[in-house]
Amino acid sequence: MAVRLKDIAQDLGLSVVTVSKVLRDHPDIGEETRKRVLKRAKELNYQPNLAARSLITGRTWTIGLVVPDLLHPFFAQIAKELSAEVRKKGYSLFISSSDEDPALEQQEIAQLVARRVDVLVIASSQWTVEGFRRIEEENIPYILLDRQFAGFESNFVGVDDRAVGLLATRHLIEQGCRRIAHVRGPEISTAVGRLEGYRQALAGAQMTPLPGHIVSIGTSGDHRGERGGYEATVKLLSSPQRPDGIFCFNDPVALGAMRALLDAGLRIPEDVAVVGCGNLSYSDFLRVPLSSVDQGSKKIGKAAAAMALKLAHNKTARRPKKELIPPHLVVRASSLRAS
Amino acid sequence: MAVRLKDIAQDLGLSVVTVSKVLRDHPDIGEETRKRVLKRAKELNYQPNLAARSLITGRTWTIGLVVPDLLHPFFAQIAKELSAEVRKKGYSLFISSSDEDPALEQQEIAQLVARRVDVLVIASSQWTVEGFRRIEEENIPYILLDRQFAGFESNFVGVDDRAVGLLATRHLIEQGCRRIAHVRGPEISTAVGRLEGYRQALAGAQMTPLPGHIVSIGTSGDHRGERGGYEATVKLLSSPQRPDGIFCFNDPVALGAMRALLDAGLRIPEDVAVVGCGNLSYSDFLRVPLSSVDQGSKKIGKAAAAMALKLAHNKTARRPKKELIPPHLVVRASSLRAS
DNA sequence: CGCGTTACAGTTATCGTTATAGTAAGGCGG
DNA sequence: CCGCCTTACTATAACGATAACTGTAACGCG
Repeated sequence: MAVRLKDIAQDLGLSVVTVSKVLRDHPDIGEETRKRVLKRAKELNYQPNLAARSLITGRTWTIGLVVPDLLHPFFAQIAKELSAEVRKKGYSLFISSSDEDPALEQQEIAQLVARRVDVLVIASSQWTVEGFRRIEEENIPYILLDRQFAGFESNFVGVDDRAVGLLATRHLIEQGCRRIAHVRGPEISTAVGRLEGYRQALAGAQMTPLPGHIVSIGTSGDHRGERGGYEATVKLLSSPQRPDGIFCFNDPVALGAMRALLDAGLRIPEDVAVVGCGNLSYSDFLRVPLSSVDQGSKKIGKAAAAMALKLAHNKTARRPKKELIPPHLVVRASSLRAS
Repeated sequence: MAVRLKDIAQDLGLSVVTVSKVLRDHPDIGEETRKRVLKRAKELNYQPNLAARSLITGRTWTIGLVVPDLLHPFFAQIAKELSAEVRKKGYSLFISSSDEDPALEQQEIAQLVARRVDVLVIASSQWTVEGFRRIEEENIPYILLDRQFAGFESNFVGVDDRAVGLLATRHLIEQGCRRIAHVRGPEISTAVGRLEGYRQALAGAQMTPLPGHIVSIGTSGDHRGERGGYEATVKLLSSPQRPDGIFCFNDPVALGAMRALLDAGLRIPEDVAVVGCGNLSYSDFLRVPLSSVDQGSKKIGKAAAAMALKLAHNKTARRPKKELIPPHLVVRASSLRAS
């Protein structure tokens, strides 16, 4: 069925090893022989059996990616970029989506570890770091994506979340907002970082969050956060001092927030300005186009790919490296007040 | 480093083969031995080396998926569903995104073929079927997704595109539209099918497309179709008989169309009703929420997974099977006229 | 002329698993 | 007691490639 080294060798009256050497550009092969082998290999459309190669080299030329939700454009973008980048170097990418379920995530990691992927890239929805120790035991290098763990050393690529909060909040201040609220996300590093940035920006302007102006999206079934954003905003509006600006953890939350504001008869951005994070496509087509902090998911994907390729080649473990991508703000109507 | 069968065998004073048999639930093993092996395997957290297993069985327990654009929610949804379904049966999924580039797609297919995936699932952006013959030569079963090729027999899973066109157009007719235009997509089966459905629905109501009322989105750099939808609609509006309803090839095209309509000072749906296809998330948050035909991407993913698993097990080639998922219409404001 | 070097190719062992065939021990009927 | 089946396990040879080593000419140099 499939062509093997043996077939080429027999055709040309050479040994298997000689053919193998030619195809791997080994030096000690004569010009004549090399040409004959290459010609025949091409004719037969020879493709090496990667299972056999992996068996002896111990490398699989595969990389594993685990994300919480492939449907989320942020992760889809990263997956796409990562796949394209590593493909250029001959790697293929296993992708799996954990549905934000830590147990499922563990299973998928175990499966990829069993496949001996050369590198694992994980945007984890884990609460603890215990699972990562297991990967370390198997000596498989891995990279955490987007979400970090406090006090845990590891390779990491993600956006600078503090800068996200800073950018968004400073922008609202510049637009003249004086009572800026924050709808924060769950207890993961991204939400914590953005909250810190928010506080820092306020502090930089001699401001402080008003009581009740930091609300959290619940853990309602809707994991994208639209409903959470809606409900959190309803809560915000019942606060004694109504906010005139809201920085939302992400875009779906911001969409929910905007719906709540419009439902309450408020104008965006005149009464309340809104900024989200993620810069989802279609933001231009919304009822009120949404200002948003772009996380540079393409850059994150490229950076993760570069780091993964480096790890795949340096089998010797190095000190973990962190790479923070600077975010940038995309201003649209939802936060643009007449000056 | 990693635990091998040999390690377990030596620990228990058994042969490698016996251990292997236990772990594969082979019948001719004594109860006592079986227990001891399972216990030790668990203790050592044994994971079989899949490369070695593949080498001898010829199966890799992997499935390859190639899509034109992973960022497109339709394909992301399918990828996610496919991954989840096949993972349950112990398969892992290679995913790659071809960027709508036929040459790149060929490369990615070649790479997956070289990896001897058990099944290939392809949403192709190819113009010819030549590439698929190569896959057949390698005896790898494959499934076409979403896009078919006229006169070419193959396994296929996708939406019933004629039904898409029928549903959307009949709905516009029911809403009282009398001059229904269609912004069609490129020369691929999905666009052709939807166009046929559109014509059929009109014919069923003794109507016929007015001259100039079928326009095509160009092949502008923007492959999502927003710009194409905008420009096509501008063209439509200059037609002597202005349409009062537009069925758009997909949602991005519809977004472009709606922007063009609003820019021209027209009201949606009072002056012109709009229906798209794809039912993207966030449709609820648009300036005018968009009516859309849902393609049932989840069902497509599940159906593709089921078919792939079947193909992976029946090594004997069968007659190609086609599976058409029925679409359904989601009515929102963009097409809902007061009755 | 002998020795080392270079160019080229082949031999052998190995990766971890499974397919195939085989064997020892015990039971059972005749 | 013999032959013949079961039961439970083992020995050996693959699978297709690569790593590490071994030969063998031919050639240059002192």
